[in-house]
Amino acid sequence: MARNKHPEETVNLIVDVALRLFLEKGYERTSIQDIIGQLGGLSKGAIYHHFKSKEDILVAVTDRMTEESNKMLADVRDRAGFTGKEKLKTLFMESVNRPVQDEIFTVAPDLGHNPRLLFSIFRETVEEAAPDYILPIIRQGISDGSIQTDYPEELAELVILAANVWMNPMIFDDSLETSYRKFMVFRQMMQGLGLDIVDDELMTRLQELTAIYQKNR
Amino acid sequence: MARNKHPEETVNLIVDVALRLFLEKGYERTSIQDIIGQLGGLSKGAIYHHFKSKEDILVAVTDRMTEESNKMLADVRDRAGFTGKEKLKTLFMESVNRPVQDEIFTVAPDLGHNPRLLFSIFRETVEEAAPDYILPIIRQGISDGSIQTDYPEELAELVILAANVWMNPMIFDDSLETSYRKFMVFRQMMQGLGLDIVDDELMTRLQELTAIYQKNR
DNA sequence: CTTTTAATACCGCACGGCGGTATGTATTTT
DNA sequence: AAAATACATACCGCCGTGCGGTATTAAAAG
Repeated sequence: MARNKHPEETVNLIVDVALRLFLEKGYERTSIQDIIGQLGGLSKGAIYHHFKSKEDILVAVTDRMTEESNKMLADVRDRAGFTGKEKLKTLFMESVNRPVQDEIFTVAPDLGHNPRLLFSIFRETVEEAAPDYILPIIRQGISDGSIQTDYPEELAELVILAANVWMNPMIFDDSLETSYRKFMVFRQMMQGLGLDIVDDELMTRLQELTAIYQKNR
Repeated sequence: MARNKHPEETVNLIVDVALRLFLEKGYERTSIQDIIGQLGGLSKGAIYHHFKSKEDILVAVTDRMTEESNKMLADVRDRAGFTGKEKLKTLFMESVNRPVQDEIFTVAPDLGHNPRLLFSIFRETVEEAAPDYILPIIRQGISDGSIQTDYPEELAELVILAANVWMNPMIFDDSLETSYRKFMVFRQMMQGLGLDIVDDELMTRLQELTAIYQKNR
């Protein structure tokens, strides 16, 4: 195959294909050959020119999966004229109101059977989402008086882990009923932590979203 | 090697070796050959006679890792003369008071770099520990009036996940300070859920335990 | 505007090792 | 003595990866 004048396109192509395959068959059961097979003529050498290992591709795939969500998080974090608590609430509302999360949802990935990918997302959540997005919001909430806690870092981690992992329909294959119950417990937990940011409107949307996801199964 | 009249011993040996290697090098970087190498003369045939796959060995290893903990959980669960809430409290106290968790702690495993093993423990927690041990206790608490919730299943899951995963020093490489702060947030969360089962005595022991673990790093 | 040079994008094969299987054999159980 | 069990041995196909080579492009030199 001819050489591409814009190598980033090739990189993107590889990530596209890998993302789809990882979600469909799981990371471990997707071979480099499988990826090559959907690359349209590109070879093994091409892959290992752009990525140093299969693991390296996984990192890129995870970044791709979270980049949209992260953009939204950054946007809310940097908005002016909101208290920390309001931002936290907005953030949950937005994360639930995004248009049925692009292509990813069309395959209804089952991370519950994809250890490597799940682990990768877990890491991302703890090492990036929590400190880079949630924590600053909580800190602001502390200084503007809308949030009270002595442990902002740990609070940030716990909250986003509960939301991104425990309540993630891609990870836990919950029924609609179970999802609703989780939301209720989550709401109570948040209130217990002084964060009454889950209201009825959010609960309703949460259910609608779960229903949509369920249909794609 | 001569045939063993008590094959369970062979099975145990394989699990012993695999457990050690999985903790030391991680599941994925431990090859079947590596295991054979420490079996003292046993061969591949032996392994694949007793286990149908490498994955199958992982399951056995995970069971081994959790069996002691599960025994304790079952014991507390089945005790007479305690309210649900008291049992829950006892359970946390016991889990923290066990003698520096046998051999496992001697290698100070880092599950944060062991995706497969972490995933396996995660599954165990959700699919066995929560429904089989925590849930019955919460149910009892509801009927004896010591615990109030409309969502026992979800509460059980959240509580044990927070304790077994988020606060697990094998998974999160937290400093003593950070661990303490997590405990505080956890305590607050539990109180918010109507479960004030974390008292000062528990907090103290929690810290001592973390300190011991830290030393082994 | 050419020519040279160096860097990059990609090809394709070979290699070591991996998880797994098929088959054989000795020992134990029934 | 037959059947089942507990291993050993030999082997297979594939996988991730490294690498020598080549074509294309961009940058530097003339």
